[in-house]
Order: sequence, then structure tokens, then C-alpha cells
Amino acid sequence: MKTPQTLDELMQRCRALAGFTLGQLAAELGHAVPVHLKQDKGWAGQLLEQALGATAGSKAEPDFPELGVELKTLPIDQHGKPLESTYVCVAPLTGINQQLWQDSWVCQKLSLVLWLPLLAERSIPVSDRVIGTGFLWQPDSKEQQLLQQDWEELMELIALGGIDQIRGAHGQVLQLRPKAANSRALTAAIGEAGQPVQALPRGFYLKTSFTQQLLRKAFG
DNA sequence: ATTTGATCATGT
DNA sequence: ACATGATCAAAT
Repeated sequence: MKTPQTLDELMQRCRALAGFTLGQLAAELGHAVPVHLKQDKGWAGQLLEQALGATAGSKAEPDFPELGVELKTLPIDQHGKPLESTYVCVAPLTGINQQLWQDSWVCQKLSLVLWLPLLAERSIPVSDRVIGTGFLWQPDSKEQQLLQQDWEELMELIALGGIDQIRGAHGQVLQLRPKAANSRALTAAIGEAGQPVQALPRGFYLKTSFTQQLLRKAFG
């Protein structure tokens, strides 16, 4: 699938996918559908990336570098409520002295997002899950402010060696949670006395209450 | 070992 | 019922 050259082209392709099931799309692209996503958690996201012509793969780049667009699938229930928090990016745990919000990965990744809702209740077989209507989002000033506030608070805790005090509840819209192969994985971090230590890798996630607001803004 | 794509599953 | 903490696979 060739990468879209313009935003309009991307949105047209996205609209063309609405209403199809994952099974139908997988068949068109020649993919087998897993029975469940337990051992294939990123399957739907990667299928949609391919369908829309994303190029980045696992590189630390936006999905559509030329357009500056990040693609995020958003699993929802039949009432349009998000089923999961949304992973944004890994959290840097060292070498983060006085980084500015505007320069952060979180800010850059969320500057322009193509949200693609997916009716994905666990009771629905993977193959029958329905692709929804994608919509483009840029944080408004209020959203930007909430994100920046949470980010600054979390990054300060990390920089001051407070990473082990941080749990998922520590933010209004943005949270820090483990992002690792398992709970024994380790990466470099800053200890309580400012010394180098090893800690569980973390990532930034958007809370479901936040993404639900985005859906409400887009669809009422 | 890290970042991408996330969802699973247990505790509250 | 829900969020937090835990986990899985592919690409690099």
C-alpha cells in the first residue's frame, strides 16, 4: 500500500474503511485473523497501518512522516466508550534535565492524531469487529494544558528520583504505567538520591476518560 | 535492548 | 465494573 501523499488522500482512504470488519479487511490484505489477540495484541493496529499506507514500522517516527500524522486505533464498546487507555510513547527515565513540553515525545506524537475507533468488545469475535469512522484531532488549548500539566508533573517526579512513587492514578489525562515485556524488565533510571538505578520501563498513556471526551467532541 | 503496535487480567 | 499493573509479538 503506497503511503498517502496528502491529508485528504489519507482521510479518504480512512473513510473507505468505515463499516468493514477486521475479517473483511484481513481477507483483502491476505492476512489470517487470529482467534484472539492475547498473543497478537497489536494485530488490529498493524492491519490498519498497512491498509492506510503507514510507513514507519517500529521506528520512532510518526506513522505518516510526510503528513506529521500519528495513527491510533481506539477500541470502543457499542456505546462508543473506550475500552482501553491509549499508549502514547515510552517515558525517558534519564537524561531529561529541563526538557520542554514542546520538545517532548508526548507533545510531538499528539500534535496531530488520526483516531480510528474500532468496535472491539471482547465478546465480539476478532474477525467481526467493525472499523468505525476515523477522525483527525489536534489538542485544543485546554487539552494541551491538561496534557502539559500532567507531563511536567510526571517528568519532575522521574527526574527527582521519584519513579517508584508514580502509579497509574497520577495524572488527570496522562498517566505513567509499565511498558515492558514483563515486570522483571529493567532499564536505566534515576534513584531516590539521584544515583543511577535500574527500574521497570514505563510509558505514557491517555486515560479512557480523556479519549472519551475526544469521541464526544467528534461525534456528539 | 528498545520502540512499535497494544490488550490482558488481576486487584480494588 | 473499572483502572492499574502485567504482558505479548514484530521490527529495528
